Amino acid sequence: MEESQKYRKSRQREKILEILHGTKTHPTADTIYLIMKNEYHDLSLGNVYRNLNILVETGKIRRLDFGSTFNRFDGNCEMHPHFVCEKCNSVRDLVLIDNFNPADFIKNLNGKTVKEYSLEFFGVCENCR
Amino acid sequence: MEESQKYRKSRQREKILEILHGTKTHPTADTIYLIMKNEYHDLSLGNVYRNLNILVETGKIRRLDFGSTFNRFDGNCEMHPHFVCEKCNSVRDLVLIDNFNPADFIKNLNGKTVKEYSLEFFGVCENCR
DNA sequence: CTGGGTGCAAAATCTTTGCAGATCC
DNA sequence: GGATCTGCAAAGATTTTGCACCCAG
Repeated sequence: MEESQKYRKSRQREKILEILHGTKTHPTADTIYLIMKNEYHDLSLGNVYRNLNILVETGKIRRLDFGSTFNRFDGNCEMHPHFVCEKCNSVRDLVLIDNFNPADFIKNLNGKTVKEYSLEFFGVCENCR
Repeated sequence: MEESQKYRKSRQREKILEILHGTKTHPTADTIYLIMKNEYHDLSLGNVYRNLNILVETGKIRRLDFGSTFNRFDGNCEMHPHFVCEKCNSVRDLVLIDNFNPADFIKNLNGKTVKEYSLEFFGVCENCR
């Protein structure tokens, strides 16, 4: 009764989680697929997508979206901002000062209930200057 | 030499701009297409996309992206945050207090040059509570 | 006239899904 | 054994693009 009964354990799903926990590169579904393909030779991309969706649904990972045509995924579910470099397309984690709440800076939040927010920066990273 | 010589004037492109300036609903390409279809009966969706891309490129409009599978567009190019209601899917403009700069709250910006940022809130709007 | 603009249809890209067989508990 | 998981392939959804014709300057 602790864990969801909805999903069984799956070696491939755990591998995806392991990959996402072991990197800060915020890979796309396809990148994850290619990494796993070395080990799971008959892996299908559709299954990677299925498992990524399950992991997002169960709150184990986060889906990121930066205006590109594809999603990236993040094994770190804590809310944190990112920096996207327009030259090398890398995505880096940023760290906020403590107790930062962007809703404090909005004038017209009125009766809206904020559950989440996303804060993303775009520019040129230190390696690409 | 004032305006870009790259693009000629186009009635349809101007109509798109007019629609985006006249609404706060942040419509999708398809919505814009449907609105225009009343007036331009043989309009094609491809052409709406082409013109939206040109308008984004020339800085006349902004492309928005909220993790959905499709883009929305905004005629207001001033940087401003949005609120996305998870119930009615509406997208509202938010207003920041003066002189707010989110980069001031990041600990590890290091040598990165920020050109833009996006700040989006998700939750339930006042009409959907 | 010349080169951008357009509709049309096909293609491209990313993601989801139906199905039948394999696997886990 | 029954539900979940998987690969495969097809389908979906959104966006882009090649082409031939049209039109603005």
